[in-house]
Amino acid sequence: MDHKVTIKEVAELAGVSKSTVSRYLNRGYVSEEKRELVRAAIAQTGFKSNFFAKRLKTKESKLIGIVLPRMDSVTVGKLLMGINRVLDPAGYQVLVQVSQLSQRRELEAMRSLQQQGVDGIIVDSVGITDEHALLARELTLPVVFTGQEYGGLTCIKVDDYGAGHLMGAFLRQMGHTHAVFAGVSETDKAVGRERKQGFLDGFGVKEAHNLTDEAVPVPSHPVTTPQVDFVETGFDFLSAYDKTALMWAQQPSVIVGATDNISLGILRYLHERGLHVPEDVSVTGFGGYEVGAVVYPALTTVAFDFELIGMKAAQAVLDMLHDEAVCLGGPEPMHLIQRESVRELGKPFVPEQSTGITL
Amino acid sequence: MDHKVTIKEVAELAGVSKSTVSRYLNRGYVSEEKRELVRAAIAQTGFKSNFFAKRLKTKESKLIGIVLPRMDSVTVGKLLMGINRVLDPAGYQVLVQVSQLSQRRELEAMRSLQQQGVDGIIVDSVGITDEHALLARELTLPVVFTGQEYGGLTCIKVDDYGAGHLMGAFLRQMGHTHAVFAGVSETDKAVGRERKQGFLDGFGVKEAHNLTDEAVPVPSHPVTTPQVDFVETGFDFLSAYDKTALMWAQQPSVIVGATDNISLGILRYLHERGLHVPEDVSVTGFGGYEVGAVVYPALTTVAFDFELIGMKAAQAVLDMLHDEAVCLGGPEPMHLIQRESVRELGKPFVPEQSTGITL
DNA sequence: CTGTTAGCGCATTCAG
DNA sequence: CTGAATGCGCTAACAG
Repeated sequence: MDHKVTIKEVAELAGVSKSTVSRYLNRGYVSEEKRELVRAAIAQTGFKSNFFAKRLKTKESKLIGIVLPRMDSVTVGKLLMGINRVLDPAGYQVLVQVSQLSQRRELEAMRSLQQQGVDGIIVDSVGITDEHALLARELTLPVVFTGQEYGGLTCIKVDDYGAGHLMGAFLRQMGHTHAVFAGVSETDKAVGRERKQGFLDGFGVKEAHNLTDEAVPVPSHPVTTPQVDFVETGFDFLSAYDKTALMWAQQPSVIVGATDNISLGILRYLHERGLHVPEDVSVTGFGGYEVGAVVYPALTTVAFDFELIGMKAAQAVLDMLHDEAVCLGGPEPMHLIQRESVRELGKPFVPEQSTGITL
Repeated sequence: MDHKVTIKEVAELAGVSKSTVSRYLNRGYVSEEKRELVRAAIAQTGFKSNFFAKRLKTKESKLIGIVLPRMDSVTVGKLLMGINRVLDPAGYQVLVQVSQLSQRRELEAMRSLQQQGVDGIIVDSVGITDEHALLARELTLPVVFTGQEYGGLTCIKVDDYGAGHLMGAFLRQMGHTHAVFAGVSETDKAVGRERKQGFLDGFGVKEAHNLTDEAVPVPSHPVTTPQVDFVETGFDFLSAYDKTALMWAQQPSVIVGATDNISLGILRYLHERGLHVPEDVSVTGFGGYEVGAVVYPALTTVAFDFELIGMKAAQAVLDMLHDEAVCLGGPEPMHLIQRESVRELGKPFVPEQSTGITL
């Protein structure tokens, strides 16, 4: 009955040899008439070529391994979407492994993937170490990193520094001089350091004042030269929420969350305290998550196009596979979305008429 | 120089036969001394068994195909998370295909996956048709569906009817008698029909009044017997937002969004109109997305544990693979989260003190 | 316990 | 253009 039809049976049924069928399956060299016979036999038997036998011969798996820090995140989803978008038309499948935000597991996943016979690997890393670099070379496979950067490796990621800079410059232009940057640990090079440093530079400030939970003298007079205070939080909105009191105590004119999630936690805290955004204080984020458009006030943010990043990363592996030069550059996957959470200083505040949803 | 070491070379280096090495790799039957020799040889050569050759022999791919409607969704992410959580320890890998919410592509994906040699398939379907059922049988592979249900197939999904019922009964208990149900198209059996029907039954109402954009007579006197009006929206918050005027025109005491996203769109609209939730009207959702906890008011919702669903679905394929009975049942992946967006009627309204974030 | 012997299903020389 | 022959790297009987 469903006895797994092979190329041999198709050949017999068509009255040709196995090789002819094989040729039919790949690029031609089959006469018109035989071609027709084979097609009929295949249609009749419902033959599907055996994936593993084929791979065993050709040494090509048409499989690309992907290492992801987690799955329940929209940004990761968009990334995967983009990856699929270029891999699928190219006839490649995706083998997914989750590192659970662990650098060690990233390494394990890469090894495991290689053993599964993938043709290339894309790693959305939480932090690239020397070990990563070593392994990437050891694997003798195209490996593309994203999320983080590391010298000498192929890395496709958003421009965290540029994003920070963009936001910093924008806020200065809006008349802000005193910001609190709610960032994450510096162990995260991309978000914790580059994004923050970009912001500082864009805001025109040499360095940030680190704030801890200990009592910090609140400035008794308005800040004149640009100033940025730094408060460290986690990536989740709960930890941001918990630190907002500290941020607010500095009386900044704007609070800059290093991610939209952080900003959402901050917004929630301020709302609970009866503080109004952006009248009492402005708030901005990074990421461009869709929910930023429906909360009130809608969040002003630097949006990243992770789908584009995914596409670029996938294209990069493909290029490496075909020994072509990887082309970095191309359209910038990042732009500022001005919504309602930032007030322009130095003008009387006019409450904007909410104008619907700005995605 | 990475000349792809095979089992044969390991054998030669260890001074044993290929089969001994093979046995070493699989279930034992190797003497202590030879075992040691083989291990040394493997360590020295850095041998990795060839995935495809192995699969070609054993007819087991240790691969499970997953068909997902989309990737950039947290619920889908959680599902995958759960799937991975049981598949990984069992030594299975995941091959992902995206259907882009198209039923036709779901079928294609299933076929493609089978051809890739997967051992089983999990389909997160947007709508199971007769064709799905046929194909599932044709494949002669364990196939588990989720997201939707269909008689005669193995389906693991949340109890949409039960969730609706839970919410309906809860709202009645809170004194509500006039609800607007903001649901999706009935072509979605699970969310569009079951969830809605559950709600109607829980609310104690025979059927809903369908509302269209045409002028609808607004009730001139308070509703006494329980009543539910129905407004159809899409799954995105923008379409929900656009329909909220219509909903509000009915003067319900509560608006029930069929998903949290829908509710978020509604919340935004109401806020823009200066309407207060839950003073002026209550709002609820379904899903339990994390953002529901940070918006204000925080959203009362029926939360689904999609990770658990994923785990159950994966366990089901595994069970089918081992010819064991699939156990449905187990812990209920669903519960009501009471937050701030529902007012108890018949009591004077006391604005709740916001008590932080309730995840 | 171990080596020998056969393929798994396919792509690819190589003669014809 | 086509068929016969040869492995890809590994596992699974089968006799030792």
